[in-house]
Amino acid sequence: MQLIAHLEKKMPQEAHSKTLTEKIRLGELFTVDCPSRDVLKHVTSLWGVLCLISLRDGTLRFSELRRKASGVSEKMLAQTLKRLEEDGFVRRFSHQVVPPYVEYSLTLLGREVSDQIAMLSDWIELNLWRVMESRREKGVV
Amino acid sequence: MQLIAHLEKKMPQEAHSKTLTEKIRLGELFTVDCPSRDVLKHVTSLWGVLCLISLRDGTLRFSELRRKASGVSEKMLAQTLKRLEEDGFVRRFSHQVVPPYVEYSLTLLGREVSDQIAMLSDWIELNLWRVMESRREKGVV
DNA sequence: CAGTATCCCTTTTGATACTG
DNA sequence: CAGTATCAAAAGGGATACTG
Repeated sequence: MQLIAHLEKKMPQEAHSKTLTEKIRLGELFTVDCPSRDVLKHVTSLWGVLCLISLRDGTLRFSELRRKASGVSEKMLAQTLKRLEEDGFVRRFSHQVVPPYVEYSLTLLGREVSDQIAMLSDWIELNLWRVMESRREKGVV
Repeated sequence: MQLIAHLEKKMPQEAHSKTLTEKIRLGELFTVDCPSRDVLKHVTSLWGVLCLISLRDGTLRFSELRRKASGVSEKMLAQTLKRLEEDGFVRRFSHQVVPPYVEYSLTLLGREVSDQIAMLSDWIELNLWRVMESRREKGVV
């Protein structure tokens, strides 16, 4: 489970009572430093999910994505797309014209994660009533 | 896509220039208010993933979970477990003894969602090298 | 159009101390 | 042991203005 290893990055290290190596020695941390967690964050973040799913239907321009992922700010959309592009999930193609014309589409890798994301979100939507039922039982608003 | 609708909750409403209804009228927001997004957040959050996956092997006590999900603070673990319990993913059983003895396990619903989470995280770990390769190409640290 | 830069507020998270 | 309460730090996210 490499994923767990990335916790290392999430741990405040200076202010901690035990040192990092001590924690590793104690078996409290896995030793492989691994960015799985970042990838998970990128693809399961609010706008990450929306971008990946919106792009499943085909290529979209920046402004088209903005409209599809209703409510996203330019800043967040740009940031999200940059991350997804760095991770190799999204392909960015800029036609070198004025005014700018930039297209975004899923790569093969992006298509694959978006399959996973779609499966998870589909499961959630399909089973949401069971969750809501549980919440009602427990008196959660 | 009900999931998208929940963006409504994510939008700061007081400080916004447009009112919420205006945004809806403009088609900038979907109208169905739906908590799918919360569920997604709960199950894909840092400690959410770790709890769900740790509990796949069987019942665990609070302190055992703390050790398994290395680095989690008591506060975060308690909060995560409470959410997962409310959502019906986790079952909490408190033996009424002193000192306290509380066990956590997955419900059927929790087992199902943890299958999805495991598939996603497995995909990520398996394909992480492809992501890293993409990052190296683009000069990302 | 497709962004970037800045400022500022909100939410999340962690460390610490305390309780039944 | 299994939490809760409190405070402080950090991250997330939006509005606005600006650029090529």
